[in-house]
Amino acid sequence: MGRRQSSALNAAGSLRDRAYAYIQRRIASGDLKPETAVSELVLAKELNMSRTPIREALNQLVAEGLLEQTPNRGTLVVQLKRQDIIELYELREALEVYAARKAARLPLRPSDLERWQHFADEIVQLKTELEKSGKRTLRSEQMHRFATADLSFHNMLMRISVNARIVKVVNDTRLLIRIFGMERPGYDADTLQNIHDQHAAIIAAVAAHDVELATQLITRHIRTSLEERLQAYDVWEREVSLQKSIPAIFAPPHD
Amino acid sequence: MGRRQSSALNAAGSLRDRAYAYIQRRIASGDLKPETAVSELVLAKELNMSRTPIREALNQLVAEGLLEQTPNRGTLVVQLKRQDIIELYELREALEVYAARKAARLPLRPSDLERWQHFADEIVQLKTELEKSGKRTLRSEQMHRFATADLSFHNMLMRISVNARIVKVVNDTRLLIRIFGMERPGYDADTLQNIHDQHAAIIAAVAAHDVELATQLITRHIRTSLEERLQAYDVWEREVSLQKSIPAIFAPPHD
DNA sequence: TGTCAACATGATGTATACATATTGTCTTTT
DNA sequence: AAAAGACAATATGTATACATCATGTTGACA
Repeated sequence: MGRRQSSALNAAGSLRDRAYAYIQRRIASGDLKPETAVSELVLAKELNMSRTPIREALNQLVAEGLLEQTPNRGTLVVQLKRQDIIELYELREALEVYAARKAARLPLRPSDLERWQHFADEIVQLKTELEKSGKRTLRSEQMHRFATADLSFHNMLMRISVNARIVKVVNDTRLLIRIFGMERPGYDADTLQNIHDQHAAIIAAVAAHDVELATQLITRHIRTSLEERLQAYDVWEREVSLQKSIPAIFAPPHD
Repeated sequence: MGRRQSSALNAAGSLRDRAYAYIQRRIASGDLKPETAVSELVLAKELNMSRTPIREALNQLVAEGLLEQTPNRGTLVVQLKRQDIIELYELREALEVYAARKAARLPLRPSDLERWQHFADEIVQLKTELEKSGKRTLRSEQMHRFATADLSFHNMLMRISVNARIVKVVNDTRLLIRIFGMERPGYDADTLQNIHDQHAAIIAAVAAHDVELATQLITRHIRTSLEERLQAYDVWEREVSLQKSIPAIFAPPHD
């Protein structure tokens, strides 16, 4: 033990990549909560590898903004504050508005348009499912499907405007929001319809080469999304502050 | 030798930071040219440290886009292509336009305005110096001062719009352009005046809260800059292709 | 009982040894 | 002489040992 486990079924190529995927998954799943310290040694033991690949994975996660490091002390999972959420959405707004304007000026390939429309329609399908199920809101697994469809829609917009660097920045931004955004409540049918309508309107404006309309629509879409996130954040923050104050009152002085 | 050199005059804190600064400087100075392979071992010997801090510095530079890595092969200094330059400027345009629009909507503190104006005026001062010197174009050292003043101007715009993340992305982008942008010829008096006028107009528009005018001006400013870079790039590319073809004709078949 | 120094502990930073993969070269073979 | 294969050189990937720093605990002393 200790040596390399020969060459069994190594899903991902390098240990570093495996470590990266593992840690990111732990963070995304909420297993590693914000403000939690992550130790190289502990992770190394968990994954049965040395500190080196762990260390490199952590460095990458720091570069991507998921972790924070204080020299000679420790590595913490970041805790997004209200202002961070605002800044991330502003960054997205700046880039997606630019992409929409550019896309609206470009000739649009029918195949691209078709795929784009498809991503928007998936949301309607979710709504239909929801109504048939008789429930009022989407379950967690369905919310995940929604997130995927939503991501695909926005990614398609970026792909049309063919700028790999912008796509990368937006994706990094979305990753941060997705991981650290507070749990949203499951959407109801009206919300889904609303989002689909916004997406459809954006597609139509871009297809019609109406630059100003597309700008207006995508701006409003993103700002609505921001408002929703902030609302979830405020609810969460209120809960946290309650949890912090109640035990201090009812708990025994010491133990 | 081999052990750590106790604790002499270590300018930067960690070896990793020293390595990072060293490598970046070598790249920025043109010492390490694009497409050049950089070896961990060689750098480690040059800096009299082990491969570990070098490796971490290289990883960071890869994350920032200055280096490219191919697994199990080597690490190369990137070579920006024409499309890369376009994409980088588009990214800047998206973000700076957003920043300008936001800044134009915000109340502007007089002290900020004053500093901003100051950065713009430094360019005029360079022009005055140039005219007094009797030369036609700026020397290399003066071009460096120009670059600093220009950077300060744009940074100020970003600072006013108070979004740390956007500032970071723009700065990373500018770093790439500055390092890998082909050498620009020294500016002449007219060019300096022109740039100053554009900066001054942008300040005025933002100060007057004229969102649309500010948008138009900053857009044009950045696109002009892009055109200039592309022109320099095309000249450089033509030279390179000449240098590649001439020796092949006149050089002896082998040696 | 309060304070402070010594120290145990566990973190990161760095050095180094070893494993493995790739490439160019040199030899061998045809 | 050309092609193929062995092999040296060198690259990165990983493991591990050691150094250093920060912190919380313990225990002696005022």
